[in-house]
Amino acid sequence: MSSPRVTMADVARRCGVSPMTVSYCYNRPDRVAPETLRRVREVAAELGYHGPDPTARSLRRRHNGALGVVLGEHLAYAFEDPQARRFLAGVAEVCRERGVGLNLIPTTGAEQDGERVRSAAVDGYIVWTTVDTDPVLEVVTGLGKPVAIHGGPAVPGAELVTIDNRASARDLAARTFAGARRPAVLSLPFDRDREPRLETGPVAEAVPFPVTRERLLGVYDHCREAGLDPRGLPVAVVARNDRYEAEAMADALFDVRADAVVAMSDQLAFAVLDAARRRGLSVPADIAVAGWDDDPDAGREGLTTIAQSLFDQGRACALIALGDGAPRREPGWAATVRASTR
Amino acid sequence: MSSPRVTMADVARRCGVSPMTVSYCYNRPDRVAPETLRRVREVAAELGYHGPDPTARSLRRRHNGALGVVLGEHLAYAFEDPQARRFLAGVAEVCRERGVGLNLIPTTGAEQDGERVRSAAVDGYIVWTTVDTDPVLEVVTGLGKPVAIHGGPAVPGAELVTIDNRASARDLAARTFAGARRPAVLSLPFDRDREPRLETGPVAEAVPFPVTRERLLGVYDHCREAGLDPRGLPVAVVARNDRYEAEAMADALFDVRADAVVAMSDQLAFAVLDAARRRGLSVPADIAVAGWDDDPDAGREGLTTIAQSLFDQGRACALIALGDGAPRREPGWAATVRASTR
DNA sequence: CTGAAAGCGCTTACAG
DNA sequence: CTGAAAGCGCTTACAG
Repeated sequence: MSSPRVTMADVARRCGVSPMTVSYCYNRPDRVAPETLRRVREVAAELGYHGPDPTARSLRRRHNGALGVVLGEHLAYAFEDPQARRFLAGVAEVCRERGVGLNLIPTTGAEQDGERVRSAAVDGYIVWTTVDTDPVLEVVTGLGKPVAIHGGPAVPGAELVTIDNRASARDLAARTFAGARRPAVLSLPFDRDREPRLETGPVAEAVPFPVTRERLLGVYDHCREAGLDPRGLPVAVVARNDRYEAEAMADALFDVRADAVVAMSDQLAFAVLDAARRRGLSVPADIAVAGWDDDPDAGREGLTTIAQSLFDQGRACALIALGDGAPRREPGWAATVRASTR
Repeated sequence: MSSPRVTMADVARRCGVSPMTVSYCYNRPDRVAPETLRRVREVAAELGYHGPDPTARSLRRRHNGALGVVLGEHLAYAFEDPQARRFLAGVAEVCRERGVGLNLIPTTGAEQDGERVRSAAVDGYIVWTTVDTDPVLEVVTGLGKPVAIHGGPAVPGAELVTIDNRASARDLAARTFAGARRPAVLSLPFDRDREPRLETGPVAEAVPFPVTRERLLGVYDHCREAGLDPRGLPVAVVARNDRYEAEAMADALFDVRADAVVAMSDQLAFAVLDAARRRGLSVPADIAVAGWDDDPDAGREGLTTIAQSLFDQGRACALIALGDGAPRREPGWAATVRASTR
């Protein structure tokens, strides 16, 4: 299977030309005499030379033609999450357009995360889903390569791509809590521990996942404006953004008699709808619910939700990580109002 | 953001040691005097040196510490498909264990596919979902690097990882078609065109996607044994392995009065169940149906299915692509019989 | 249209 | 415990 490596020099020697002429045959075929080109290609095929070694080329050219996506979770999780998939699809589209590779770098808070990030042969990084204190952030921003961070946190040396989660949460809470007596939140994980639990008015500022934190802050903003004390707000926290896994925490909210739930994603909102269905409750009369992302299923389920394009945000992150210096503006969001809120 | 690059030589000079001593500090810290190690680290931090350049290291060591996954479809599709996700999760697990990177290389039959595969800085390849005639197969097997192909085709220079799709299809058809008067197949795509259509007894040997072909052959095997003429068998072909997109083709089978459907994946089987539900038909009395993969939802839906572990197959492919020479045996499958067949 | 030369940044087996 | 030297395979601006 692995034959002795054939190099450009071998081809050159056999052709009686210099290595650089062979190099030109691959990189600037237009600058080479047609006959030379033909001979070189012929000899290359004969010798089993498959073109310039990508690593040597990268070293010489000082760029890798690849982009690294740092995933703040197990790869399997990233693939399970519908929004992560949309985001990654957007990244991949840009990679295709620009002919660059896509390197996945899952991290889990382990010791070697930094080393794995550092030693990836990439020209720029995208960071998806991380916590404020992630040591990987310092590593990735210290490499002298462009970095895009999705969702947060904002750190020096990286460009942030995110909607205004706080403002969208405030908007959504206003719609969802209208006419409710017992509002509640079904929250994405607070931190990497991913411990499912039911809290009451947790301190939002202390939540390490930026997206979760901002959305919680936005909900609290609304509460204060509406004269509700956030300190009494039931907040159920799930371990994962998964419709079925979230059922237990949705149940927990029904157990405390919630009649309006801001869920931090459509998946979590679906879990609330599922739980309501099982209990024979009607939506939104008995329970109002809303989510984020306007998932394809949200239409089918009649779910009110904050629409945003994770795909476009993936594209934006990829362009940043590729060093595209175009001026950018904050991604937009809009409430899509359906039948799940009053 | 991008400071002038600091090299190992810079650190060495500033420390008054040779570059190789600095190299040893990163690669064999145990062989360096503690005081030297401390100084080198101090100076490195001071200068903003972040450790050996990965590309230069790869060139010198002659391996990349990364593995390429060639996807025979758009990246977004790969992420949408539950089985692709399981497979990739298995690949990723091995990558984590071995500390190697994971390179995604989507291909779509375009001209530049070969070049993109060839120029990936990886030590081995995994090929997921391709057709017999894919030119990428020749490229990837000619590189002198280990190659694992999932599903098929079997080609020289690559190791094949797949269940015996034909045998499993024969088994499943026997279970599903028992007692039926109008058996039918809901098929995965035949080729990259991914044209949805309804055929009657198509020539199985001519189907370019190996998995589809083998499963169709297996169904035909059963038909012949049961005295059914495969040439009369309705075979609806979907464009994508997607539950909702497949509804139209599921409907097409109901329109030709099918009362037993071998669906080539659980997703497609779910589409049949959905269609039956919409028509108020009962399963399996009015329509028997079965699929492949034993998706987590298959239990919920009471679906008879061929169970196989795509996760383990992902692991196996990764080990092959990493050059692990352990002897391998064909992955196993087993029919999980539930209420959807008679 | 083609070549001589320098160098991308590192690692390794060996000697001391 | 540390260093001199060779070399991984290629590309580039320049000269001819």
